[in-house]
Amino acid sequence: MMTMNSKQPFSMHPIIQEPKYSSLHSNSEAMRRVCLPAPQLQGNIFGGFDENLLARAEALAAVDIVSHGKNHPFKPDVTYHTMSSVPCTSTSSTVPISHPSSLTAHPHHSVHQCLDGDLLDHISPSLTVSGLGPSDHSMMSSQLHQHHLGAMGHLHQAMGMGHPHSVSSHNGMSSMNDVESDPRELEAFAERFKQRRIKLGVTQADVGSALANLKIPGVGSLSQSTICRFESLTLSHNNMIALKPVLQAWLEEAEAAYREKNSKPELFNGSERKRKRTSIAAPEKRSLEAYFSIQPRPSSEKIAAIAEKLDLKKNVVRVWFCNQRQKQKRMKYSAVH
DNA sequence: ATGCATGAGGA
DNA sequence: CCTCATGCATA
Repeated sequence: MMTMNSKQPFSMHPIIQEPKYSSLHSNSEAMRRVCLPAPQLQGNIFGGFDENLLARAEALAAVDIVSHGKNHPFKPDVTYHTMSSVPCTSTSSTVPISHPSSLTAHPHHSVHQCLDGDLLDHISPSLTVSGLGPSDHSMMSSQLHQHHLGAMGHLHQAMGMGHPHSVSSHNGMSSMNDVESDPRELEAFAERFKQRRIKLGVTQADVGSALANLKIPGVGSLSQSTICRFESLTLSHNNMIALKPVLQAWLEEAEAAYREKNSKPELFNGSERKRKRTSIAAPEKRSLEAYFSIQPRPSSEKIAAIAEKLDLKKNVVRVWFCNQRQKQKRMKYSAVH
């Protein structure tokens, strides 16, 4: 044992990601892409444009700061995670940016503070552009088939699952399954779920831990956070679909048990690890947002530069961008309405 | 309810 | 390094 603290949950069905419909059907994947900022210019000619954008981003953030006249107290983070863990303690002091492997990198760099220049320098487009193509370009096509553990996918795992497109001729068992993923239906279910859960007098955390009692292969407990997000639809479409059957199963059992006034109190361990959460100050957050609006996926170098400029750890900045991208993809607002 | 973080899995 | 599903800590 040792790292058993957090169980290893499951994932969801691979089948739910069908490339068939790409826009009409609230295929969130496709939708998101449309929301991404326009692929900016084609390159050199407008190189200055980038510069302006970034400058504006900073200006925006800066203006805010000055106007308030005192929003730059001290180091915002510093409180990084505790000790025991260890992994990313590359910290700071000297040896800041450690360009991973691309030493060829920048021609004229000085990642120190001329971040303005540096940033723009790398922000070159290189996006395929292709004008107004269909919404799903190439940028993230690869992730369409990411997970495939399908632990809880016992519902469908029987099928040979050769490839997504092998269905069409004579499947005979797919239509009856649950692939009823209308965002509408999900929304309704989430709502119902919440109501009934409350009626049962069960908290989100209770539901989470109770899931383990269902003994569904591959399904363990979930956190209050996840249950909450499910109810508020702040999960990705796929995630929602994966969780629905499980929560539905729980709800049914819970109500059945409720009727027979039986209770199944089952708790599980309580961990005691302390993890410190970095708190990014408002001014810094504003800057990050400004950068994000211009370039949601900054290169490692840019991240380093931004990090230094805002006096945040590089990893913090990187994670912030990841989380920001993820938020952008959450169901509630990216799905068609 | 949400912000920042971790880890698995995939290029 | 990224995306994604999740979770701890916290506002």
